[in-house]
Amino acid sequence: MLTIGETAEVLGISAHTLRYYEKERIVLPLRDAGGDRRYDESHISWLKFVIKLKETQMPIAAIQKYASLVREGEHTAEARVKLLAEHKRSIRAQLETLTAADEMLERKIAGYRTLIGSSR
Amino acid sequence: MLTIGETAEVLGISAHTLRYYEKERIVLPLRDAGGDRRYDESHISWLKFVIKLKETQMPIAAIQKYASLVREGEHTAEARVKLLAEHKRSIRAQLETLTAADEMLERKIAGYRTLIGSSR
DNA sequence: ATATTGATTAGAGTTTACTCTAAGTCAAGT
DNA sequence: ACTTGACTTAGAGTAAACTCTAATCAATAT
Repeated sequence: MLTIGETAEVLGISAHTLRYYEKERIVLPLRDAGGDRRYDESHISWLKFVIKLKETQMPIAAIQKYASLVREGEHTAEARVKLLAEHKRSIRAQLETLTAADEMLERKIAGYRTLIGSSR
Repeated sequence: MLTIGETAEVLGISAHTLRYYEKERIVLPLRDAGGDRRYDESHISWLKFVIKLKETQMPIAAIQKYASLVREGEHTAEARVKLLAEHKRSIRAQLETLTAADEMLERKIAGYRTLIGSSR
């Protein structure tokens, strides 16, 4: 059971952000006797998942939606898959955009290098 | 020579955004006799390039930096390559993140589908 | 005993990248 | 002559996602 500081450390995000995620109902940690937040293994792995979604440009609003489906229980499985499948399509689109840009930069950089090389 | 509206149309961005890019010195269009902005082929292809950088998460500040190097002339070629090469590394990192997330979602969705399938 | 450390809260402030508003000019069409 | 539509400006407003502040409290360290 980790404190907010330890959790922030482990995940590489700030305690501020963790409180913000709680305010947005993305993660609901436990509380200890003193009223301090406590994050267990399930919170940590959930947050790691959230961070993966974030890293792949899922907006907070969509993560909130997914989190609320998870809280609602088993019967939302279908809706969850729909949401994740749609995000997966967005990831595929991003992959294509990035691959195209990578190739474009490859060519552009090669062109510049020829230019620089020939001027020395 | 396109007007701001035509340019916006062609590029799929708003005229507002084009004025914003000008304010930020990312693109400096010509002006016609009436004082209206005019974009020629070189502006259009530059903006297409800028949009590619944007789509791959290059911040406006970095695009500004690159644009200023381009305006400074030939002798900044080395600095430009450095900037582009660094962005290329960022694209590679994004590709890895996205690929990992794609696989993770593939597994997660497969798991959910088994769950839903077995409950019907 | 006091000082530091790390936590708490509500709410304000920041950054990025637009996005829009208001007030106005100008050319073309009816 | 009038309306329409596209353009002009400076500057205000917005949305997303944090990020920080101030005041406070509780447990440890010296």
